[in-house]
Amino acid sequence: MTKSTNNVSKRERDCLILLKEESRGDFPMRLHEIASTMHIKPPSALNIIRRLKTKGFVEAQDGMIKLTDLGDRLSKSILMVHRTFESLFCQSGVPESRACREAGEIDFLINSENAMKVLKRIDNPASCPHGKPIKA
Amino acid sequence: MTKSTNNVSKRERDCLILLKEESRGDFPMRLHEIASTMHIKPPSALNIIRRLKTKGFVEAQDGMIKLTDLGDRLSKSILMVHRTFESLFCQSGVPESRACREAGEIDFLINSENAMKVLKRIDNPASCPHGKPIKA
DNA sequence: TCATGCATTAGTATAGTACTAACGATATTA
DNA sequence: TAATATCGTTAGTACTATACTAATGCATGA
Repeated sequence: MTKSTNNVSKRERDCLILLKEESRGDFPMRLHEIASTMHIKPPSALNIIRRLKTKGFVEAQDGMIKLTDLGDRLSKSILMVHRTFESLFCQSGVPESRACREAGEIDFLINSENAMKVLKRIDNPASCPHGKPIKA
Repeated sequence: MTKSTNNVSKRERDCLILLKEESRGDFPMRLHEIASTMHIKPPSALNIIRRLKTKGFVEAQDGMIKLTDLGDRLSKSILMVHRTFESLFCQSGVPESRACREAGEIDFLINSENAMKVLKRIDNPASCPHGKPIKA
């Protein structure tokens, strides 16, 4: 499939971002929750989790699935790229929801240093169209 | 692998672009040429060609491999997106060769209408950093 | 005619994605 | 307490994309 420097596939990316955005400190996500949010069955989700564990981005204890420090850093980086390109698309006149979808297709493929340069080029917005901060 | 609206994978994209850029009217490419340019063995290249044929982007006669009209249109569209993002990266300060590589990772994933909007946003350059026209 | 080169087929392998069926453990609840 | 439900997990299947080697078949030029 398609990989980046960070070596994550599209669905691994989806899962990482889900864990980053949906986990609330004391309430790490559980497998069934991940599966249903990703619209796949638990064994499929487990397969993705397994790969993310192997790569060191995720750890699981007692059914609680959470990001490692490495996974947290990668998620932040992907989100920064995502919000940068989402902002670019929105500034260009692409409707917000399409901009988000489009950004999600490429955010895990683009080098974060290059994205930072693009961010500057598009006038350094502080937050994405949803209002989330671009630079963590 | 990763697919777009146009349903081509990364290597299918590479092959399409190669055919678009290297074919010279009377000299369509041959399998061995495609394979060696893509740094793969002929059977691997043939496999990609087979998929592109199935999808209607490529046709072969007497060992001559060329784009169909549909394939030509798709290649043009991908190149437009490529050059748009390449220009964006260059304008942002990313070195040309990196800009090209980065653009190549995403050009087949991005909707061309959205890319046209981005092109306008980045001041409508007529040509990419290599001097090739962006709008065919 | 024979060797070379090229296209093609067959078979293997790996990664990613997703499914069903089945099993084991735990927890709820009737 | 016993039955049921829920959840995680394993095993097995399948399909796409990617790339390989080995072998076969065809055509052309020496």
